[in-house]
Amino acid sequence: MPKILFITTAIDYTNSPPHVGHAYEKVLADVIARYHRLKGEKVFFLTGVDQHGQKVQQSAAKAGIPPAEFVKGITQKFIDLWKKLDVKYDEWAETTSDRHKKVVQRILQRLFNEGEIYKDKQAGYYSVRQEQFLTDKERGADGQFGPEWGQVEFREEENYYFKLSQHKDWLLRYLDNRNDAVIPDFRQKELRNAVEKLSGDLCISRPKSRLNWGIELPFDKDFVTYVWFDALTNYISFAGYTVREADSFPYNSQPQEFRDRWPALQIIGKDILVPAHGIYWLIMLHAIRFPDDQMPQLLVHGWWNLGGAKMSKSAGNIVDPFVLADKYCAEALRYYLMSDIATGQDADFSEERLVERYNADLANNLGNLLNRTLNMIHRYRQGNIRKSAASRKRPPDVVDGYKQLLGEYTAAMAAIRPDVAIERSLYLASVFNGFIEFESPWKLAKSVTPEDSKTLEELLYDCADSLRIIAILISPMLSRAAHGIFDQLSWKMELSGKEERFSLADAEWGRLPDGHLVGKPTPLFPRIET
RNA sequence: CGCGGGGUGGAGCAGCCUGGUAGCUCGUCAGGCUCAUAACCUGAAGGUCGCUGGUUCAAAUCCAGCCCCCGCAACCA
Repeated sequence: MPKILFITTAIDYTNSPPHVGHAYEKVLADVIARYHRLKGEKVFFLTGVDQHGQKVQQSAAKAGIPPAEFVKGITQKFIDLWKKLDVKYDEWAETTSDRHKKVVQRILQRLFNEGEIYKDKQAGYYSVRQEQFLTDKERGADGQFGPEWGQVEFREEENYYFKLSQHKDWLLRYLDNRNDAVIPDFRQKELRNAVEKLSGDLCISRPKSRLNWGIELPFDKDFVTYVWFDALTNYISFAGYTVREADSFPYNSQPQEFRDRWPALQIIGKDILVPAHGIYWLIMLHAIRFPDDQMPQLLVHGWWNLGGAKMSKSAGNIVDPFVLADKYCAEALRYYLMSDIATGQDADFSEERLVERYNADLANNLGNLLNRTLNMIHRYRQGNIRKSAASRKRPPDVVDGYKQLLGEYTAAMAAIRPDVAIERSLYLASVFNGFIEFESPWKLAKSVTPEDSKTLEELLYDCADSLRIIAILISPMLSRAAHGIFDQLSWKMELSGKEERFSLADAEWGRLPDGHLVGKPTPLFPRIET
């Protein structure tokens, strides 16, 4: 039974168009997915959009169009962005789809039948403008609610609640028994601390009078389910999870399709670990009988800040990924997002920095190596490379150190550190740029001795071969660039544009055949002049 | 005593879990090369790794205390 690596991302809220933070998460997921495919593994990559809820309803009303139509427009922007950025997913989650609604409703019905969901009355101060109940935290220094809440009234409202707190002990035990439930480590610690403080149950409904853009509760037509069971459930509903009967669904009776995929590696931002994914989601899964060894692993990434400040809609300092991709190119944006942040940590987003890294690493180092290599092969050998039995001219670094370098690369990818993997890959280019300098092929070309001639051929071969290997290594992060390198090497042309063109198993020296004719050089990464 | 993150040459960062010559990119200075996208290569200057104490043969790394910065309602990765 082939096991499939299942990768999910948070589904994005269709209240406003994507910003660079959305792009980061999806590109990260895409890189992980591509890397595993590069290793020959099967991958199921799910991403999508969260389309229900209060904000969408409000924004749609403001725009004067039905929510379904409003959501369609924003959804398209996300789809367009993933296409532009080469984010290649296997399944697309839209929470308004029938497939999803059905799973959500059946899960709710079952939990209701089992007594895990109950109805209760909430009384308190309610902000009409913000459409939410206020707590003491919202009170100002004078004990009153500030003007930002508008009209505040006392209100009683009935809602449905999920018995969250009764699973608290289970969650603590689970976290104690598994030290990689959340990565990085410090996030698991943070979650553990938060769970300790958990008390009270989870309100999972809204009366339709207040919110109707959502999934109706199967056991009460006057309510829709509020965010949690709707949005979080996407991770299983779009992966083949099935509830055949409303009152019974042991994990083992799940379709093979689902069980081959699950559990997932779930990539989320640091803001939605606590409480949404780390508490609500894990407890929801436990409540519907997912065994402990079938709990997903949560990979929590950091944020791109802007000038040290949080990027947010209200601050108006969001960075538009469409603009960046158009201005520089998708590869430049992907490269920056993957190379200039340590997974899990925050980083500062800066266009200057993007340009700087692109020019230094891609244009000057890698792009230039490709260009000068192909140019010399054409100039000195009419485009043909010669493979000799024993190539002794490779830089010692590469002969002795390649295995280690490849090991560091795979370790970095396994640890989800694309920044390190990229650095290791491009280090090869740097070594060869230095090697070319050291061997001075332009001098060898002028020499008439057979020895120099042979040295030159070996050098040119190894440079071309290094480019082939580098292309494979960077292909998860920079797919288009990797294709560009292969195209210019005129290598595996029959697979041009296809992901199968690259395989980690080919990342070994000497795979280019004797007499191979390489293509003409064209600057792959034109320098960005500012 | 809330929770968590961070403080490393001029700038931005990695390293810390699994102690052992402080690494990367940019910038600066001085050379070199010319195949190449004014790209490339070599060398140099520049850091008592926030502070104090402890453990150790050895601490950026482990432990304790302290100082400073950031995030923790909602929008939001």
